[in-house]
Amino acid sequence: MTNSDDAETTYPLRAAARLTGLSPDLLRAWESRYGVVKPLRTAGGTRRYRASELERLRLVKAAVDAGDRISVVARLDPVELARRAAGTEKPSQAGLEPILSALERLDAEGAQRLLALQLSAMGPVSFAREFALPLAREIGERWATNRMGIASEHLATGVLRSMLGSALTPTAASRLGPTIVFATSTGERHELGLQSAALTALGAGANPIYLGAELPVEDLLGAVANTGAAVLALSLVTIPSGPAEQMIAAIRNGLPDEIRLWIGGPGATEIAASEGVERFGSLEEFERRVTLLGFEKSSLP
Amino acid sequence: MTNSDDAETTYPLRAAARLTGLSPDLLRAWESRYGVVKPLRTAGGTRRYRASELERLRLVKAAVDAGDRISVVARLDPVELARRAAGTEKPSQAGLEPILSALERLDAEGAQRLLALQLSAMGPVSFAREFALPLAREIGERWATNRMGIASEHLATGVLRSMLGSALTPTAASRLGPTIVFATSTGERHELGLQSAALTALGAGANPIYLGAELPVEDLLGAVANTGAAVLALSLVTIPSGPAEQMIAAIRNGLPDEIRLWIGGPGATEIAASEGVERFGSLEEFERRVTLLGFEKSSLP
DNA sequence: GTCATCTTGTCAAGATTTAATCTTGACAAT
DNA sequence: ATTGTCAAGATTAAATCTTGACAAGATGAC
Repeated sequence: MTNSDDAETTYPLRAAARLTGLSPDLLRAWESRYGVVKPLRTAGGTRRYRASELERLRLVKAAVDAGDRISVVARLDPVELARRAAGTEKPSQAGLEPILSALERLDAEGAQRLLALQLSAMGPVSFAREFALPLAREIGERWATNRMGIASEHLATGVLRSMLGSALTPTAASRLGPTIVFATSTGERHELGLQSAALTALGAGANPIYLGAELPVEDLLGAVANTGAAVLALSLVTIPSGPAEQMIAAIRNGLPDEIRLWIGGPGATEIAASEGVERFGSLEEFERRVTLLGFEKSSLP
Repeated sequence: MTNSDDAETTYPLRAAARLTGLSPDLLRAWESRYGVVKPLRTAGGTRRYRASELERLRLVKAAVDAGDRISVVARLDPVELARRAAGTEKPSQAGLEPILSALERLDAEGAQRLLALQLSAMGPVSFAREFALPLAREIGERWATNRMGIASEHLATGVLRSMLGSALTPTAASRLGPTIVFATSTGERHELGLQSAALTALGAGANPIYLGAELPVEDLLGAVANTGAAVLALSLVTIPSGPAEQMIAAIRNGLPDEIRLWIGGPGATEIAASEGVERFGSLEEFERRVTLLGFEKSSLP
């Protein structure tokens, strides 16, 4: 009932300007000088942009931002246009750049749109592993070298955490698999890798219980007991290996023997091996281990 | 400071209608028949409502909703009016219990399922305001009295943060609204209220940029400048009011005059009023303010 | 290399259109 | 009698229109 007429919804100039990021003046200039788009006109003569034209304008802007000249790009057909805009618009396998640029501009809507596109294309598990984590790494690097502000980093962290968190919804079926509790201990605030691991576990048929960052040791042990988990998985990123080893020893000590303790993350390979603790250098390795677990524990308490 | 002219900001009829929940026709009828308010007029004769008049209209409406007759209530002074209006509060929410119990059992799947159900039933904005926040409050209380473990609190925080974060996806249309940057400053780690506020803003037609918790002042200012935001919205929960006031002063000082600074959260009402800073005691108040923002112009000619 | 020319984004002025608002008066349901 | 809503026709305020100009950078000729 919204629009039963054949009238598709159109947008006035000011809406087109805000939606494309181009100024009203520029929209008019591009139209009259280069014929980039040809919006409908009302009886009185004011412009009305169709959604398709807004999309085209976005592409043209992307191409121009990428260095093309408006006089050249203006007449291109959508296919060629998309190709030229690819540098700035389309997330390909190597397409971290457009997202990084949106983040730098603090363009929340743009960044989320690109990330969502990627997520839907790759599926949550590979998205986490092959896209979110490299993205986080790149952001960290740029931040460390002052090429990106911490505001961009916060925006990215929040968006990624939400997207991965939503994907982490356990299904009824996943309850059938072995339960794994995911957390980091006090002092360890990096969550992204932990979320990726939990997602990987979910994809491998386990039943992840994601408790997030900075849980005191005592509560960690209590949580494992309460849930009847078979495994406690921790992530190490920032904690120095000395304190980390102490913490792990304390946990192992308080944990019943039959419950496994797994350590992942960049810091995992730097701590010393010890009895009853398994360390993982990559998510692929972790994934194989989870799959194994499913076969090991055919009978649960 | 915000408006160097001495003219207070006023609002056109449609803004008054939306903010009070009264129809434009009714506003005119009440004015001409009972003189409930007497808005300013432009040179051309159109009405311009002052904030004080909007407040009065809200009270009058509350009194009428409570059963009083408009012809009687119309002339009352604010004090008596407030007394009469005080009969209309909304019912409380049930249905927290099952979720609390799932959280206590660390039943991630059950808790998420119940929450998702609630979210889909209420929609994101009221879910945040009328469900997630009360839930968080209850959890905090139980944790403080040792009736709930911190693991449950973490689980809940993570799930809620993801759910609200996903709902916080800006749409293309939201870009049309005024841009508001949401963040907390260093030391303030509570995010839930801030997310709820951002969701409220999104629902009220603004374009929220959610930067999350603990952003240093300097980066906050940079972010506002980069995004061309009209407003910087901060949340205060745990920071003592002394340091908070210093922090706010520092931010206000570094912020251009034309950019508004809004403070919300439980701590907002405890800090001293100061030039160029607006404080909000509730999300409803915040929502009204956001809606106003869309209508604001400097003032009368 | 230098200088004229082209390209491109922005601005201003004055006319016009669209979207809101105005008043008045009517009408139906308490 | 009170009260909310609606319609008609006039008016105002805010957007948008076109045209033309201008400046900063890019391009190209010499």
